[in-house]
Amino acid sequence: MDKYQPQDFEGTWYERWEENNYFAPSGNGNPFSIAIPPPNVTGTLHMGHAFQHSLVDSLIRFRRMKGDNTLWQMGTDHAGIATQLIVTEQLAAEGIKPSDLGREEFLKRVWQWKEHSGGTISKQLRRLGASLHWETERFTLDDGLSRAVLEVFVRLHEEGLVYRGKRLVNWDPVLKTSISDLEVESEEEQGHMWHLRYPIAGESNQFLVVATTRPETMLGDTAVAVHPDDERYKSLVGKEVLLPLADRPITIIADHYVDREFGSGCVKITPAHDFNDYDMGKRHDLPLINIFNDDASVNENAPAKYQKMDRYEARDAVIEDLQQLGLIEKIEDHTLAVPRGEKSGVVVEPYLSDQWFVKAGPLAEPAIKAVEDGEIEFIPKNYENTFFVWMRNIQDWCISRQQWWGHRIPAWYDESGNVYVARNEAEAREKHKLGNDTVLTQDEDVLDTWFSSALWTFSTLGWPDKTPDLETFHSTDVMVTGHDIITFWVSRMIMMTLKFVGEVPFKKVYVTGMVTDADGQKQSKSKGNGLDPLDIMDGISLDDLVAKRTESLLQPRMAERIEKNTRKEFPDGIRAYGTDALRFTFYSIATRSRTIRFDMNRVEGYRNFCNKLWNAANYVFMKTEDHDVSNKNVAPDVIDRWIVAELNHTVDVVSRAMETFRFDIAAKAIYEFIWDEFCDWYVELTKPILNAEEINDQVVNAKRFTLLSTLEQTLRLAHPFLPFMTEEIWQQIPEGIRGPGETIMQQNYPLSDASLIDSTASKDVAWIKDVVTGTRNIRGEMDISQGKPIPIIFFNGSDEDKARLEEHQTLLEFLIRPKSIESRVAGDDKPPSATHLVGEMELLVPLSDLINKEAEIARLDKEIERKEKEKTRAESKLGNSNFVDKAPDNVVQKERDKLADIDSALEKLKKQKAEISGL
RNA sequence: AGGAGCGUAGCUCAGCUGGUUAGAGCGCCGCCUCGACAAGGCGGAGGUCCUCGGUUCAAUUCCGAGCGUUCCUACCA
Repeated sequence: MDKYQPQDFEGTWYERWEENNYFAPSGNGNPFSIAIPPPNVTGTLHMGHAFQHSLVDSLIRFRRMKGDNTLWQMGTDHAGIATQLIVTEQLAAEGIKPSDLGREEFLKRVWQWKEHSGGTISKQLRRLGASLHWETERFTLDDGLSRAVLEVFVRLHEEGLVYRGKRLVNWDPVLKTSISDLEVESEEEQGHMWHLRYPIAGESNQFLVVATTRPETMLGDTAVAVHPDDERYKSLVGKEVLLPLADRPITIIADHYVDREFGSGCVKITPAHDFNDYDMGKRHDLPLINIFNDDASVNENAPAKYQKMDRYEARDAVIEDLQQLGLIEKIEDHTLAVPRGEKSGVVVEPYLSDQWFVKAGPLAEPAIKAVEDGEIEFIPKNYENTFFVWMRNIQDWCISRQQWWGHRIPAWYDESGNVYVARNEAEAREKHKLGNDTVLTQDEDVLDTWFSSALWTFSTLGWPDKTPDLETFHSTDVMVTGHDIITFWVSRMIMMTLKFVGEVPFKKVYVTGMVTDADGQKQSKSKGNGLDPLDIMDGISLDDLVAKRTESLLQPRMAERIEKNTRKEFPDGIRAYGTDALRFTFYSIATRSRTIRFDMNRVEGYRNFCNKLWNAANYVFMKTEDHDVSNKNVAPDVIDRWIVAELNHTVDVVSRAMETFRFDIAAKAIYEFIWDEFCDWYVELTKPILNAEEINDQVVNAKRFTLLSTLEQTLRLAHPFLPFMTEEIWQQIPEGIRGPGETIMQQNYPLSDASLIDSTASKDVAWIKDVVTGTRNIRGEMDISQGKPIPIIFFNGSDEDKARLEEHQTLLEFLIRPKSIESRVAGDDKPPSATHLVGEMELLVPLSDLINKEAEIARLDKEIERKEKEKTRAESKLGNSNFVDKAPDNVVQKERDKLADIDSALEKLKKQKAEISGL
């Protein structure tokens, strides 16, 4: 075998798996299904995706090997706003506006774009090794899913759960569409607080002072509010102020919403441009004056002077004019949370418009109940609170978007503006008995992408038809997703699926932590701290990484800082670590923590681990090639029985960890078994036998058999986590050991077997390890190199110790490289020595010019001190009558045994020290 | 403001239903080119488990308060 170079085999194995259709459900066994959270067609794989999909792939591969009928359903969503934005930008580069093309032509362009560029994410998923069922891949805008969307919309409308209304919604003035609350991100920014004087009508030189962070909205004010119990203003309630610039009288109202302590205690009320004011406007029946066009320029409802100005131009003009009039009391610096559209980054405007909504309340109730009753279980459980809080305060969901790319709303209007909802125009006419003379035009808007995503688990399986797939694979078993998606998507899937399928979309929701950069910062394009998982698998030069992070930034001024940070963090770029190493890193960091700092050092560590396994396999093949590796019914020796038991134990730990989604525990168990037990001990322990020629072939072949079969089982055990290298190595295992299968993917997962537990073997090996480590410790601390042979005396050992020495002498000689090993008993000559205790037995390395007397005394002192500390603790516990009376007997007994052991050890150590000191 | 999480070795993190000599990886310090592996081997150092209380025979672990930190939700105009 060559050096470990993952890029040599990772790509080709994936192709072969896919060509051979290994990802398809087997058709046998218990159904186990997971629906992929649909990535955007526009999207590229980020670290969060790579993380989550790695976890899912291990679950899927684990279950497939367990014999389940396994489906990992692939699909993407159309990402309405994001995709339309990208294509619009491309057209802009050609000097074309979407309106030049018209709806039909524009959509053709989007589809073209999707065919050409939509596949990035699929390539990345393949590179990650994701064993998705590609053959049934779905897309939210394909015919089947569109049919499901229509069906759901129409049925909800028939039940009054979808309605149309004029409401204040979050409006993106660049994209010119409504967006949902969840697509708005508020960040604190520096701004100002302007204190404005509003003249009181009929009272010269009397003013009410209002404070605002958005002075331009004053043009749409329809009231000023004070607290009803505020003595300062009580007498003014019901009177009017004269709104400056607009020269309109507006009333002074009283409302408990007003905070008397804040600012002047007076608030300007602009019901058409603020959510709180909107509510207050409803309570007081205030008029709504909308002063903006859909691009946030000032409209004809404002004084002529400001019309057509952009909102920020208007702000400057308003301030200047008020200043001229002496109506600015003061201007203060102020930090405020500015809401920005997630996609465009522009400040979002509360905007009055006609929209479609889902009435969420009635749908939420069964969803809450499903989680309360445990039909759906969140892991970790505390995320259920997030879900409950959101669901119990759920607001109606604005589902219409003023876009072209998406599911067009199935509603038609006649010339008088009456609305007809149906699956198509013909049905609308039939349903409402409309003749052909009635002109119908379809609603121009499309549905929120999440509306179609909410139907994901069942629409992908063929609903509304009752397909065999739907029957077999729904409800799905697990949904793996980030906590930020619980409200967006998870909750909506639960609502819609219960409503239309009558069962939960999934039985378990595994909520992953969020992958951040090394400083705990959320990774984002704008911060330039994001990592592309492909760059970790395939490597990237520093310059390319810098270029990638600084291209097409929304805020180009960040480029310099991003470059500096990148050059500092990755001075040599990123090396190609391979998929297996990256995946193993993901499993290892998949703890219950909410944020997960991604540390490149760990990837390197796990790449080294892959290298270790690779080289161990190399050793196994070297030692077994061209030999008869059949078992020949020779009983395995104690070392072989030990490694089999260790492997068995690991299988047990890993299997249990997978049942509880503890990927970190599974990864740790595999890592420790392979490196600490198999490589560090077992492989070493095979060497004296496999290197020695005089031992009879049967024994050697038994050893070869265990070596190979243990490796083979280990590969199967690790395959869900390290899919590529395990396949590559497994293919080289002789068929006599691995069986005739074509791929490790379809082999059985190892089962743990209690009968393989072997306490004799584990005690024997523990003894060997103790003897070897003790000697190495003396060597290490005395700076005696491995090459220099030293004499060893086993002093005063039990019969068992003697038997073990006899049985394992060859092994010990190989591992310790002594000049000699001999057993002596009390009464025999006992030279002054460096000492290590193995239970009751003393392991002695006689003093010589190699061993420094002072160094040995220091070593003994350290050990004595350690034991004394333990002794003190044990004694104080046992000296406490409460402990002895109240603690369980086994705990007390354990403490007594411990104390006895310490005492015996201390006695020997002190005696040794005295003997040496006396020299 | 409300809610949630986190605080364990220099760094990144495990430690389940209380009893362990409190662990791992990386980093650090010694030694080692011995035929699987220097992307390695062997040995070692390093911790008031944030602070203060409480429950308990016993607290890193359970409870309360405080400090620090992160996130979510709602925002006072």
